[in-house]
Amino acid sequence: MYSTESMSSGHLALNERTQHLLKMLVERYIRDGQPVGSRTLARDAGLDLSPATVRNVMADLEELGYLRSPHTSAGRVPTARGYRFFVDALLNLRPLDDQVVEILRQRIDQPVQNRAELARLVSDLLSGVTHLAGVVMLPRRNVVTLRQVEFLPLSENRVLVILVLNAQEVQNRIIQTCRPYNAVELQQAANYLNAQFAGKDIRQVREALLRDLREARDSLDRLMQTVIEMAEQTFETEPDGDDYVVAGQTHLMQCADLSDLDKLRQLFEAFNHKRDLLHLFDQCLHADGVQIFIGEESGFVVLEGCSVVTAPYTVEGQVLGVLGVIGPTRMAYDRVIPVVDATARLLAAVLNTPQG
Amino acid sequence: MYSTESMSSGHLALNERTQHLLKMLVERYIRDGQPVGSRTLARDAGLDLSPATVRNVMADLEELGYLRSPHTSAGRVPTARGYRFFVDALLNLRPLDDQVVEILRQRIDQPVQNRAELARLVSDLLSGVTHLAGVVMLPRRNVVTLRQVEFLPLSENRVLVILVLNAQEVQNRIIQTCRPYNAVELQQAANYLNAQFAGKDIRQVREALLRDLREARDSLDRLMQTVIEMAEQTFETEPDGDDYVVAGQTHLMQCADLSDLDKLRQLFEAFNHKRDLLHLFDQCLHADGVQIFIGEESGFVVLEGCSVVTAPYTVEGQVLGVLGVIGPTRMAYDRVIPVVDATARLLAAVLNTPQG
DNA sequence: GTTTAGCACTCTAATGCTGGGAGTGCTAAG
DNA sequence: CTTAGCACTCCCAGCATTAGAGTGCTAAAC
Repeated sequence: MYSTESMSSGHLALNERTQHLLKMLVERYIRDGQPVGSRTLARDAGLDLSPATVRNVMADLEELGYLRSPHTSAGRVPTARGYRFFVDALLNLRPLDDQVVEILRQRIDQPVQNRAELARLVSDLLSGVTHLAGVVMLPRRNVVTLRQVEFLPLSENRVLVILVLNAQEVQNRIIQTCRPYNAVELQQAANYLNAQFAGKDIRQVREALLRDLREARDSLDRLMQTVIEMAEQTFETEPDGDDYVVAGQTHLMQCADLSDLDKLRQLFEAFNHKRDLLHLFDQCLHADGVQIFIGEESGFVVLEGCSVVTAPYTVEGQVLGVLGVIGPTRMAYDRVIPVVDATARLLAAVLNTPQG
Repeated sequence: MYSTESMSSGHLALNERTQHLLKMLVERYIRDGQPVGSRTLARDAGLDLSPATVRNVMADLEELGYLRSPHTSAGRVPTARGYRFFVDALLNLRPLDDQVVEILRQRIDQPVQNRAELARLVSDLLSGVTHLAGVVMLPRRNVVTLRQVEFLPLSENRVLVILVLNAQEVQNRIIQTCRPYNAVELQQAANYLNAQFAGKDIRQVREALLRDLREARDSLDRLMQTVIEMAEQTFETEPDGDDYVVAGQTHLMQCADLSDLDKLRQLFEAFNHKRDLLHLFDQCLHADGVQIFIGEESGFVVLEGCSVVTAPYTVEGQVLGVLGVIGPTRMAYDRVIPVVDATARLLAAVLNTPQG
């Protein structure tokens, strides 16, 4: 099922009634977005308590840091800590309707040209279903297996390299060569590389080649010279690493909570300067199941007032990437969490089904 | 020099002084963003006129539709029509400093992997320099010249096609085949296609192939069969058409003019649902020089309150695409126009210099 | 000991009123 | 044609007022 990161400090024991009231309060606040007062809560809780009693409980909860008042006479709202407890201990998740899952599956399982397009598709989906910003981080490609390499002469000193990596990823790059190579030489070089290294990790390829180069610097025949020059440039720069795709940022503009224009701007800037967010998502790579960051728990100031719900997705048992949503702290966790979870599973399923 | 679209209706003759006052007013409003009153304008204009006189002139200009008052006693602001006249007849452009141009050139003339990356680079640049949203529309590829085609067998029934198009564009696509082909067959097919069609327009290729197919349906030898099946799938779908890249949308959040959250949201949505904007940019393709759309002149409701400044860029004399910026109507046209113009020229220059 | 009712208190948000400032339009004089 | 003067309009900021919501505390009830 879903596992949510529980804080290391643990939560103090709260008696049943207090927990129930806290739960009601958070749910209510998530629904309405208004601070919840003692009268309202007393009425809603279904516990047949007077507002005064509820007030006492709320005062305790405030003391403990789960709630706060925006000002003296304005009900209470959950703090980050309150949300955390809610998510960890109080939330009951409604698993998704099978029908809904089926719809998600169909929308994910569509033919795409490349992983970026798939990521776009899935983040659109997430954003559409949750009305939050959907994020899909593309696979960190720690393990890049070379399947095939080909060289095509383009002009005098330019060679097009085609790398087929992993399952079905294709990459092009154009390299400059010191001297012109003809098609036959290139073909031979490619043959050699494919024979030697297909199925190996790309870094191993690089290292192996460097070793060979050192060993046999002078005694190289013409073929090997070609191979080495090609290979050096081909594997020189890491294939440009991981990246992510965001969709539905505009949903964030609708959340009353985030309507401070300047904060919103910073948030959008953050989406563009990908680095920082990547770092956050990195942390989720090796957790399993849904993870939830509330407010600044992410250690990322711009996300004050936002929560991030993520889940990693796996291919052949290996965690490949992370997807999730970003929205106001006051989001409908009971819906969002199952959606993120299901989407991750479905994406994994699609990626695990070799098509073709 | 720069040419700006002049309205078909033409502008009524305004005497020199009136024009000068209008110019001053627009410039002032662009600077401060505050409605300009008669006193201020009288002081600024350097014409030694009393506020009362200025008032009369302003009243005339309002009558003619160049100005309007937000409310009874609050100075005047330019209308779309006012901006139009300003841009067409009053604006004196400061050509860019050579140094600035040099900086732009350096930032544009960088090695990139593909046209999308180049577009991103340039739109970032535009957005950075103007503090507006930069837009670069990628080439409409009416003329796609096939330079080279290669086939790589991937698995049983899947073949990777590499198309080298135009100058140095590379495209991959993976096709499903009816029966397995081995490397030799594919090589032969590629050789045939390259020999026959390299340098031809991709549509011609398609047509020629279809003709051949019809002519010789039965008498096909094995090579031709391979060629035909490959080619059919390869050239089946048009390479996915044009597209564009936007950068620096967040700048729009800073313009006080566009701070209505909901309007801003719609604008951002528009950036995502590319269709509409594409249509707008299409119109600019065949104009030469800088074009300016003010407010709803674009025929695009979401752009109310926004202006769009564009310029096409050409390669080998052929218009390939359009770039520009989108920002509040109240933008510094005298700076923005030269920047857009220069950027288009520089981009063209880069694209015209075959590197390698 | 827990729960409750009552009450005084606080704070917000909405409302209405006020005066000052900025700017206009009009008119009549220069 | 230009200008000074003046009445007028409108916005805005500040202030007081009010109603409403919610709190904390205390003392009584269970």
